[in-house]
Amino acid sequence: MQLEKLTSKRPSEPRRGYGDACGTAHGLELVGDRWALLVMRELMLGARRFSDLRRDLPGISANVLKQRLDELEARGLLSRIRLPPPAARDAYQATDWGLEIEPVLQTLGRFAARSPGHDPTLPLSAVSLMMSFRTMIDAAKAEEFNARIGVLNGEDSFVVTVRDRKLEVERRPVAGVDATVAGPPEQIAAVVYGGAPAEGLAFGGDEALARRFLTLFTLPPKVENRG
Amino acid sequence: MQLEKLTSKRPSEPRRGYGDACGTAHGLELVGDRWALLVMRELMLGARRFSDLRRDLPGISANVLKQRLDELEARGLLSRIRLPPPAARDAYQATDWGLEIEPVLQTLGRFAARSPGHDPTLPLSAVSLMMSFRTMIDAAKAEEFNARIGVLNGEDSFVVTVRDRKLEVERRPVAGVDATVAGPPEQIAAVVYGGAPAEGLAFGGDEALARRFLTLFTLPPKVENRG
DNA sequence: CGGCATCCGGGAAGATACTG
DNA sequence: CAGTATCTTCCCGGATGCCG
Repeated sequence: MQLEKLTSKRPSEPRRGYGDACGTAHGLELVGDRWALLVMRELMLGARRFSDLRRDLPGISANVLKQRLDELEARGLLSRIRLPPPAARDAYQATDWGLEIEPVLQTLGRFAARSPGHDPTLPLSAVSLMMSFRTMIDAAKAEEFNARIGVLNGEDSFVVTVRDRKLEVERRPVAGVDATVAGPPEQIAAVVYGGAPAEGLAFGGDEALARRFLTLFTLPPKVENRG
Repeated sequence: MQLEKLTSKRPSEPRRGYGDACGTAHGLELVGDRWALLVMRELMLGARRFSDLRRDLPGISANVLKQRLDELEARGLLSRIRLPPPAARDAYQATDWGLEIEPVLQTLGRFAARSPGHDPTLPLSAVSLMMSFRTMIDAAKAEEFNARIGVLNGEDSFVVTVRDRKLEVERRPVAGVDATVAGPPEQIAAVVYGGAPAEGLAFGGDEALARRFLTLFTLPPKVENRG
């Protein structure tokens, strides 16, 4: 019977919402789709191009990425921008409101870091490493540490400023820093969080300072096997 | 050709993980499935039975609920318990670690409360209302407020204690409270967050106190239409 | 009747190949 | 490089039925 199903949007709507006035439920409608939160994560330190996102989100397919970007744009969490003329290509950037998702990333990451099932040997994007620094900075250990460290991950470079027990990250060329550390994100993470020897990393400037920087972070304790 | 697909777990694994060492990504593997976070929300104030969850999660189907419960149990976020003999039936309760998901619910809810697309007229579970109290308590407004309020939502009853600008919630029969307020969660929310008149609610004990209690909460401001 | 197990249809996610 | 087109696989949601 009913032929009237072509233009009807209803059949796709029941999938969408939770029909729940709770703010958390609405949050899931905004960023609860698969990959959505990780796309937002990659935008936390500045605009990124389509290919950047594909590279740093291991396993996402082009059509799903496009779909997430369109949805997140429609919901107001990111906007499409045109990069300055030299490289006239589109990029995606979090809106002011979109940037406010960061505490969600942090609390979720902190919660999951306690999981016995967490596998730290998987690939790690440069942004993820920087975000983990922001999340896991140990105020006690950073007490007497004031410095500006450059971090180089392949093509990505960041400047991390630690001052007054707080940590800031900027995505920009390394300049005016006290020391630098270079290496793949996975390897730096292995040193910082896994206690691996720092010998595989490349240092510049005040090497002792850079090595000390790598000790400022503490993971929350794992849950015991019977929680 | 390949008949060997029965015991193979490979076809379901690529869907599962994100192949990403980032804690946030692992968090999504833990609670990123549809409904999972809302199931955890319903357990934040104590154990619940299968039918309770079905009732308070509008629209979830029995098989999906069962699947989520099994997965969350396997991941260590909740455990199955047997209720005391009088009502010898199973119930589900968050583990100690599972309870730590609350900050994620709060930050996500606070983020989403700023969304222009949030519809506060949808159904609201009793637990959601209590969680919103915990999240949206306004320290400034609660400055001089110290009291114990009973909240009755149909079959559910809670005791909310406000002291020293902090708020605690217990799921238990109303006893030893200074005042009570009764009504459907949606209606209480409309009064607290929507400025609706409190005339539809039923009060007990010190009514003025209960009415003042309903003014202690503040939603974050909405984002403007162009963020 | 509450707590599930099973079957089915539709739609979202994933892989691959192709195009401007 | 930034998508689009197509096809396959899998998950979600609804209905039904078993079973204590």
